[in-house]
Amino acid sequence: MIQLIRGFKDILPGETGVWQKIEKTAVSLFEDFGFCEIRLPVLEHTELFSRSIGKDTDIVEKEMYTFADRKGDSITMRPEATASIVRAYIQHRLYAVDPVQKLFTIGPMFRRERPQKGRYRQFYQIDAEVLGVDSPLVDAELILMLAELFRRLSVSDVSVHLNSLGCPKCRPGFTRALQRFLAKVTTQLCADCQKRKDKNPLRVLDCKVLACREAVADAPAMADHLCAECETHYTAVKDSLNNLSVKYEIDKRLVRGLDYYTRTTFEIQTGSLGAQSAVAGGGRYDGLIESLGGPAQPAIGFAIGLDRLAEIVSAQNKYASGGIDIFIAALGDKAKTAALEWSCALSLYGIKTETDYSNKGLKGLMKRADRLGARHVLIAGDKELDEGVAVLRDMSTKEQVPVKIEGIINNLKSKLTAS
RNA sequence: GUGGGUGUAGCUCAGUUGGCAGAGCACCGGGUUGUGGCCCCGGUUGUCGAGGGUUCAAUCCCCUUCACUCACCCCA
Repeated sequence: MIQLIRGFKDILPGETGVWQKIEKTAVSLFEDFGFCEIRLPVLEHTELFSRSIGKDTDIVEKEMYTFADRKGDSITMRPEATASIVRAYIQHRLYAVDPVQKLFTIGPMFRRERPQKGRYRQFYQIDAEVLGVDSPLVDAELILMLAELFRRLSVSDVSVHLNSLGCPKCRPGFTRALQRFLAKVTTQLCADCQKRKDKNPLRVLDCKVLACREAVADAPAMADHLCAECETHYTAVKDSLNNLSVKYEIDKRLVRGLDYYTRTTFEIQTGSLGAQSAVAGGGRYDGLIESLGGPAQPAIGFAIGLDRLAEIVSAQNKYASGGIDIFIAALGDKAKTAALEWSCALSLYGIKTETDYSNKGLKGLMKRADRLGARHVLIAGDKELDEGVAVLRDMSTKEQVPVKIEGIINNLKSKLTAS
């Protein structure tokens, strides 16, 4: 048997209802906030990601699906969406029409990690970005919109975590201060953190090893080393969130794994996904557009882990498919021919209809109708065809009424829409 | 990439100190010659994850491998 690739998965008929519900809710919410959909390719030049996400990040270093195409160009299956959105913004000069672009996209991303609960090699993200606005007010608006999505999906076990990562002006100073501190406690750090403290010292802050957590308990925090502009910006974000009654937690250790992030950083965390606590994450990336060759425009965005969200939503409540309106139980060849015609006519009219062309007896047909969740069953056999009257059964009340076969579609329409 | 746990019917899982492969649910049929759910009766379903080894005999023991899973790591 040929099986699917490790870390990939099928989303089966019973699960797609939840996915559709989430996507619908997100799209309608985002559109109400003025976002437009953008659809992007899954393959990009490798350079787009190494230059945006950062050469030394784990994603670029060891997780990307990168290969040479037939011409020898190095191409990569996108590990995230922001880089492609920025690329499109620059390439199509969307900023020339209006520097402010509010965009969202939904689709699969690819990272070759070890599969685990809530972590797949092909996973889906709902991604929203605001390009061209540096006001902290838009940061608050974006976080409110994200929190509202979770509220509309009745997901309660989540919290917003907030931090500021500073900017190229103040971060180097902080990094040096942090490294000075880490040098003092270096013997207490785990092996991974020994490496991190030189390469990416910020990451030491969110190490899960207990000894490391204790060692860095008194470490300097970025929030205390912000330059005046970043400080003002961060304060304004927090004030705005308070004004909007968005609940959040200050998380001085919140750090991002992608190099392009600046200033406002946030994550939606949940306790119901095992070790994968982040259901959504994002933040500002004020320097990215310019560094990829575009205009000097700031930006902020977030990505939601759709697989993870779907897992939470389906665990918390059920969006069961609602059954069908009518099942046509046709007995005999003549009746089945008629059933085909009726079934199509009703489906085209917007009534959820199903029938069965196999040679089952009435009992078997009734069982199938029951399994499909049919609210009504139309029984038509040779007897009914001869008499010109079929039988319509209401499955919950067991009530059966005659329906004239002449003009049966209209007869059924009025009977079904009346009840 | 590293470590632990698990792979037996469509699903959830028993089981054999090595000797014919099990249950519940589901499915199919009958009880009801043309009426579903509940009940009763009967039936179908297996490369015991894959490959190799030990043995008269392996689903069971040994080795290898693959997958799933949890954690590390990473992140959405």
